[in-house]
Amino acid sequence: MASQAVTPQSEDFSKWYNEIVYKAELADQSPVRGCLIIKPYGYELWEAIKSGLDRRFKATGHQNAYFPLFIPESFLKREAEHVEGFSPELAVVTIAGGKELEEPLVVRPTSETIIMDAFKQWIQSYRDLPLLINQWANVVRWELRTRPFLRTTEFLWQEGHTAHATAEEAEAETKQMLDVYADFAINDAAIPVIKGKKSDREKFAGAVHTYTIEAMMRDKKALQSGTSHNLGQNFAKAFGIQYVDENNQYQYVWTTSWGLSTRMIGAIVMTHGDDKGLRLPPKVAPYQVVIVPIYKNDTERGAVMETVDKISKELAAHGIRIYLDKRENLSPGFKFNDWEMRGVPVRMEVGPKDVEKGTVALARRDIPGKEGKQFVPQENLAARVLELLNEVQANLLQQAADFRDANIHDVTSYDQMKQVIEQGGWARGWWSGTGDDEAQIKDETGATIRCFPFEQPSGAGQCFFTGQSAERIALFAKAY
RNA sequence: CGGGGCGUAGCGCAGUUUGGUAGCGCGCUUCGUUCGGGUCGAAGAGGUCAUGGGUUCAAAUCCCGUCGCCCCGACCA
Repeated sequence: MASQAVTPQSEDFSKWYNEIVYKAELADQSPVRGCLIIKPYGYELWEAIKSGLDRRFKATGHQNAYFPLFIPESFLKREAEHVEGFSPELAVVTIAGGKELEEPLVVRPTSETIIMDAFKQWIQSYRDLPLLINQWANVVRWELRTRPFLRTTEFLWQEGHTAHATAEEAEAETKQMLDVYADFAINDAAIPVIKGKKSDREKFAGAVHTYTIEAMMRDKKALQSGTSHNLGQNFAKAFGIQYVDENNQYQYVWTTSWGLSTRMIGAIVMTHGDDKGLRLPPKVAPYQVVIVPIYKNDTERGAVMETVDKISKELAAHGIRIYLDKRENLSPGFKFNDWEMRGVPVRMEVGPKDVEKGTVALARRDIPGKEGKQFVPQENLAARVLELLNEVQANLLQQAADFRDANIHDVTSYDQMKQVIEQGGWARGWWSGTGDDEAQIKDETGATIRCFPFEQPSGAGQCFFTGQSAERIALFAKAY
């Protein structure tokens, strides 16, 4: 059972985060270092994320498939940058069935290589393109330092892999899938992400370029919440994926890949959570409404439960995800706190007074205390609840957007930039520096380029770092 | 891999300085009570004190070793 209060965010954000993860019963520690046991409540949240994304993938023409967990070591080595990027964090199986393997098998850190090998078989003609595949899977990266959901040795994700006839189509796909992620993040997870392009230093190993959605957590650190890569012909050439075009000429395909992981759960926790616990956006909340019945004796209990039954059926019929907290041994007050910890968007109280007056009490998680509580008639309750859920969803997004906007600052000099970063904000400024300049800034301030936002001012400006003329602005921040 | 901390009941901890056969709070079980913001009471169950060795009449406690975990940094979805 979830329980007592949590360390305030202002006191120790990192401690707050860890406590929320365990107290809201999203996850448990695992016996294996860096891994995570995802508990039912956390997994239901993941399932909501999955279904929100999967629906969008299908709507844009993608199909799911599944590729092996084990990848021949030699596959990883075919794309130079790719192997260089991933080799330090690979888990490799060298013994199986009691015998040393002829070729070690890598536990997939990502599946570009094994999927490209399959694509090579599947693609013969331009008629086979575009090939639009997605996979829901677990992957393993032996990270030095792990944090629940944000960075774990094993994590769950989806990885999309597509092949196209032209560079333009591949680029359109890369952008489209970033839009899909942003649409999901903003409209379902209520996280106001910023779309942009990664700097060369931060792009995916093996990609021509990488697009990202970046979110601001409540400690003002940035979290890369989803990425979409244009792989150009890098993998096509490494794996020899060619098709015959309309003129009977061999051409290499253009590929993309894009992924979003259980890290999104961490993003939701850190974007919306407060000192009372989790706050879940209704669209992804495992339970949208928790019903707490209130009574002091069997007579009241009978009447209250009868009303609760009737209401439950009505809400369920309208597709509202409800949970009836029937626990007999706990007081209503305890339950209120318990469900606030777990972030349920709306709490419904049904007591003797409600039975008498034909009302129920509705309390919204996004507005604390009495302010957020109201008594409403039982008539048309489902409609009222749906409306309230929408309000909560919109308000969480609004609060997060306001917070983010208040903490992004335009800078015109390095001194100013340092000051902004020191205060925990994000710095936005004209940039014409090199990768080495970026490295120096990271060294001196801890901040990195999160992205070059798609939304750019027109014209040009002066780079805050080099003083040279610059054509684009960059967003700098400390990141997870 | 560097720095710091910690391994004692399911969880959080005290006990270690000064050796004497293990305790507190929460949770759990049963009964009663209460129930519109973390009810209250009674009775219970539950521990190879991380691990291996050593010292001692006697070790959670002292000595030597090992393992694990957490936090902070460098690497990363």
